[in-house]
Amino acid sequence: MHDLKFIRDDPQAFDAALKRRGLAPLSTDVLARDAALRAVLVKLQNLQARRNEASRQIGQAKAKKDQAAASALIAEIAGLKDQIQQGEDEERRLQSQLNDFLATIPNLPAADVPDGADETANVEIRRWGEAPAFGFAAKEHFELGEALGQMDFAAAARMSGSRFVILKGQLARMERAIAQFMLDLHTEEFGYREISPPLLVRDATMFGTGQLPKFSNDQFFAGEREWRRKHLFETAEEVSAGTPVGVGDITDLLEKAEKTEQFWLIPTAEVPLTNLVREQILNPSELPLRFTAFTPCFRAEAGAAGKDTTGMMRMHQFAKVELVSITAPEQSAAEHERMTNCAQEVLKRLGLHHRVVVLCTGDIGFASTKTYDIEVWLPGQNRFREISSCSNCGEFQARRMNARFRAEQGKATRFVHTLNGSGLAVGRTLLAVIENYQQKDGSIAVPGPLRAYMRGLERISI
RNA sequence: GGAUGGGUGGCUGAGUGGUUGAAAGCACCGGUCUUGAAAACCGGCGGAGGUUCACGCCUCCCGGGGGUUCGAAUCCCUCCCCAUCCGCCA
Repeated sequence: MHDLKFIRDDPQAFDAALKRRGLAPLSTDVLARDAALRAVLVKLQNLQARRNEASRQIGQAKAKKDQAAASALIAEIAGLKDQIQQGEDEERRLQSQLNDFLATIPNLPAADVPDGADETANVEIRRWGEAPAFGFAAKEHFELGEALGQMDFAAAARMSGSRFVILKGQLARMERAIAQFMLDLHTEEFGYREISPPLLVRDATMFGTGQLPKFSNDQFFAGEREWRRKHLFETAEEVSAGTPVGVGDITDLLEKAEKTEQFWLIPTAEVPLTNLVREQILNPSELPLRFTAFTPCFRAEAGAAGKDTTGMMRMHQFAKVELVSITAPEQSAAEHERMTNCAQEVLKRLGLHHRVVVLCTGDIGFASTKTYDIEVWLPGQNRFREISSCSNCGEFQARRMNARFRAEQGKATRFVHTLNGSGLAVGRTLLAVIENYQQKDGSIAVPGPLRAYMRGLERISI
């Protein structure tokens, strides 16, 4: 959510930043709505002031038993009532329209983000390690996993459809080991606090981090609503065959069902972790706050038809260890670098060749001011693929969540800055380990750091 | 699923129609006192917005929305949220 004052003060800067994202200028539209709202406000407030004053005088007149004066004032106010009502309606309408409009405008890119239209303009800023050299043709992870009998897409499709996978035996264990390894690293060496959060959240929570209102199609939805609606229709059919009930009764039931509890499935633990500070006023001494969580993530992958259709690159459900930092504004840029290094350290310890890329203005996410992607080398695909994305959201999410801190006692509150990053995507890390540690015979060597989490197992084989 | 009780400023918590934006306490800021600190005492201290060169003035905010009224934190309707008890349950 944007600061209206900023747009008012410097509409050119606002439009210029939007343009870097490839968007048309919006300040004229925003400011026109703002001006219309304020015009109504001034008119309304004058009417309200007069009404309030007259009401006070009525109270005084009645106290003095001056009935004539009171009646005259009441008559005057009667004429204002309609105008005030109209003004209030108009204000509400304009205000909510303005808010809705602002809620769909993405964050502005930081000054040091490279310009560009799409991912081809992203800039590699560092690279670590080397691609492994095999004396044989490298296979892709799903070929290896299926041959081992430990990765089953067919069975997953039978029960859940496409974009699901079932891991079995040692691969299932390795997924768990990877998550454990990451959590221990981030909590014990980097000072992140482990959190076990809800996976189902409310609308307001999803709005806070920016998934709503614009990206509801990318999300999964859970609730009693659909089930209950169906159930009620069936009940209605049964009832209509037998004992009659009033049509209104069914309507009432359906209306009630519409309002039953409903939740969104989190697309990333960024949502609950960042919302830990929603509606809070933090003490500056507790900043920065650093949270990590290992959770499943759920994504509809709408609009990804045809992309990464084979293998476990792009699933409806995947595991991820997430990192979130809450900082004072002055700290966020440095924290962003630190967070990216924390994520990168996982790959270093696992000995996985990778590079860090800064996303261009056309490729950064809705809430982000600046994003680093970490891309891991996949020998089977012979290319780098994203395994982590670390973003500094500035105060964009904090405004939506109303997350503040009091910089100095007795002074006004300020919005915190929020950052999030994958530390890392567990499914893709597993995939990367499989491809990078594959052996000629189709077995998988277990990287050193993971062995402790797998009871010393050194190799995964049939 | 059933039954109650609640949602008031940074926190606790009064307040059932007329200078109540809101008592009191805590916290915080300034001052007095003190060698210093603490204690005590005195004073200050919510947010959002509009308007003004400025001092200031005005409006809105007691979970959200709507309504009654000249006037609502206070009455009515509705929605949301929280807590407790019972039932069910990993």
